[in-house]
Amino acid sequence: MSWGVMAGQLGWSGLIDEGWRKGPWTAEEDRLLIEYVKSHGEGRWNSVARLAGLKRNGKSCRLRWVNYLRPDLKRGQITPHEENIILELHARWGNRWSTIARSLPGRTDNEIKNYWRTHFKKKVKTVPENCDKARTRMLKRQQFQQQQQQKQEQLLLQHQQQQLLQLNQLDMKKIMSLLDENNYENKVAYVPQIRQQPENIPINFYPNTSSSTADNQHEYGLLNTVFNGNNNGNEGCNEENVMWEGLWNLDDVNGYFGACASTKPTMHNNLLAPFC
DNA sequence: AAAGATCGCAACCGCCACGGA
DNA sequence: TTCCGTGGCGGTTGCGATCTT
Repeated sequence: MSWGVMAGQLGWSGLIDEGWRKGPWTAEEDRLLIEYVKSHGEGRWNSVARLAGLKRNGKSCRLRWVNYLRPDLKRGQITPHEENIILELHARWGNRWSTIARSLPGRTDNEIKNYWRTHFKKKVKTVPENCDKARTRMLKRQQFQQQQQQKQEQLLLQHQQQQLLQLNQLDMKKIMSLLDENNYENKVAYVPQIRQQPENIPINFYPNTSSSTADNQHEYGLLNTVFNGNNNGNEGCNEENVMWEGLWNLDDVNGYFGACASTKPTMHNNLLAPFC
């Protein structure tokens, strides 16, 4: 039974709070809202009541549109592939449903939130909370995984430092050969300064320099990690930091941040561009 | 068959960030 | 700088459907 039918049958259509109707939407209300969005576009939700003749507040209209009426919504069950993405991203971001939803076109944050709650939350709960042995095992496993991750990061750091060193050596060789070519031995040579790394960005998070464009998931992932380096993912991080050492140019960064066209152009909201 | 438990999901609530006046 | 309107987000609720005992 649809909510609309239900509303009619159960008499919820009379549920009114401060002049606004509440409860399940009727087919007629849906039609009015769709018409409104067609002619006025999304946004300015508070004017829907006035312009569309709906007795719903702006929030309710927006929610109905975003979660149910939007034409690009994907109907049907969450696929195993989508489920994997949800699991992976939830492990990474926690309950940031809207962030996770951006990686699943056609799925809403509400849908994903509901899916998680019904399918996984209970499974997490089933870890016996009072079972010390199980908890200890879990902690040990977490510690082990952390150690492995640290080792990997160290390796990455070493690798990238080596690459930077090689690059610097190459530069020096080039400079020296230029000096030789131009017979500059009696003049003071210009020695390029190694730029100071921004304090808030660990060097191991930078991608290698082999590619001139940030066009693969690995690099996007690394770029994400840069932004994930602090607590909320946006403070202290900006394009300039990302472009540090010239590993990416402005176009790369702009390309990256433009990857999610439907989202606000803020750092925080573009963290998941690689999955778009 | 009936009662209770659980699931699924639309909708609401309260808080917060942002932008414009 | 402050205030206010607006939109977005995550948490929660409510209720029919379905499953289990």
